[in-house]
Amino acid sequence: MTSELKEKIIETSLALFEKHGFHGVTVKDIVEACGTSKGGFYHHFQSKDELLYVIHDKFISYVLTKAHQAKDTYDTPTLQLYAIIQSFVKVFDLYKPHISVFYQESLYLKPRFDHLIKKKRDQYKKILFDVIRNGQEKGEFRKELVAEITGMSILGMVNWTHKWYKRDGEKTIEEIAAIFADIILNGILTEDAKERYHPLLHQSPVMKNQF
Amino acid sequence: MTSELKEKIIETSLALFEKHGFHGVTVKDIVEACGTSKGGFYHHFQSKDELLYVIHDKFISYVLTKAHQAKDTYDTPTLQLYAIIQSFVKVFDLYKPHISVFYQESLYLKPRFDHLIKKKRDQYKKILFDVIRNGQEKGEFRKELVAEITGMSILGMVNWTHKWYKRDGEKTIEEIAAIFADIILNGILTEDAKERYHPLLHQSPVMKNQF
DNA sequence: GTATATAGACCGACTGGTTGGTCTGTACCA
DNA sequence: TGGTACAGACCAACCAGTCGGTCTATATAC
Repeated sequence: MTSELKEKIIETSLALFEKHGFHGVTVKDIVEACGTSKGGFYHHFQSKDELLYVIHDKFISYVLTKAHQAKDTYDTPTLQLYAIIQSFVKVFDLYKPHISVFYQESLYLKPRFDHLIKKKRDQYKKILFDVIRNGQEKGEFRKELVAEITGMSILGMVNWTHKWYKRDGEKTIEEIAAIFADIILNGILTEDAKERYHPLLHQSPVMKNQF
Repeated sequence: MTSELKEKIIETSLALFEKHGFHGVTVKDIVEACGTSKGGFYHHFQSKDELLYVIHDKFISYVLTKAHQAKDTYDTPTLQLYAIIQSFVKVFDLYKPHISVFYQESLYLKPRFDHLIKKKRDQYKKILFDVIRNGQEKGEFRKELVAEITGMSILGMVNWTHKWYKRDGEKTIEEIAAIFADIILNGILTEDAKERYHPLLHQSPVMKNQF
């Protein structure tokens, strides 16, 4: 049923979008890369937007199905959550280009500014990774967690905040910070360190407002 | 030193970008909303790109400074990390519009597709939140962690993967998934549940490849 | 105190190139 | 014969950035 050309358009555009972002690729670019024409494109898609929708649907449908399966297969929340995380992470392996189109910063600044921005971000990452590695060396953080992945999980967890945080929401930013810190520290501290830093681990207001 | 108009342009464009995304706002839109002109705009900025850079620099400089402060102020990695997380989260309160410009999906699909996409994403969130709430009711997950925030922290942590995951990287997707699950489960499980689900908590390969 | 010079802030019509989408035509197939 | 799949010339709208010019304020000269 699904035409060969349609699949080829999706595949080709995916590669282009991943490189140059959705706004950095024109319909002309896509059809040229496919060896087809505007007519061919618009025969299969109502608009450039519909192409994007189709791409999104591929991976979102996958994780949704897997999440349902997880709930049906296991009968305790822990196992269900574990399975959901498994499939959720897996989707990045299966559909990375699809997902990149959506979450990638599709800004594509001129090299000069792009470079300046990247530099400061790298500095920040370095500090974070250093602290984590140092914590592992000193025996405060569990060594079996790869420092870089731990660091990235923190960056992701916190950066995602912009999607849902509202100033006049139910929780203050300090409470949110405390919960994040709670989850992360409980997640990565060694048993020894947990005892030592006990007050930090349960949303204590000890350091509240210090930063 | 900094001109009044320049500040006004930044402020106004921020509001527009937050609503319509960087690509959804033209320089004309900005100058009209400011009551200024193209000339006024290009007198203060070399390009639309430079405006974006200025916006980025505001918040990245803030977190960078705070991270340095954290390292200087505290002398153990745990306290340093705690302080870094505090300031990192806080920046979303101080500079949310700035950050949104960068991480927001600036795609702005036509309403029809936008709606379809949102629906499936909401379904996914619902499943995740349900599992977490259920886990709290059954005593497997710590009740003091707000379910919605916990859910969002998982979504963020995993979604961020697209930024750094490489198929031919050092770690397989299964290993990455195991580390994520490890951090999260150690972060949110009750002591009771941790004992019960012990094999899951330390990157055991028990369920590997099941999803 | 007044005329002149200079600089910086700002104006807005205009341009050159681009882009999503349309439309007519054609080749092929049932 | 009619319908589907595709080709590609064409168009109208758009948009970042330009450029000649104005207006105001301050400095300098006399």
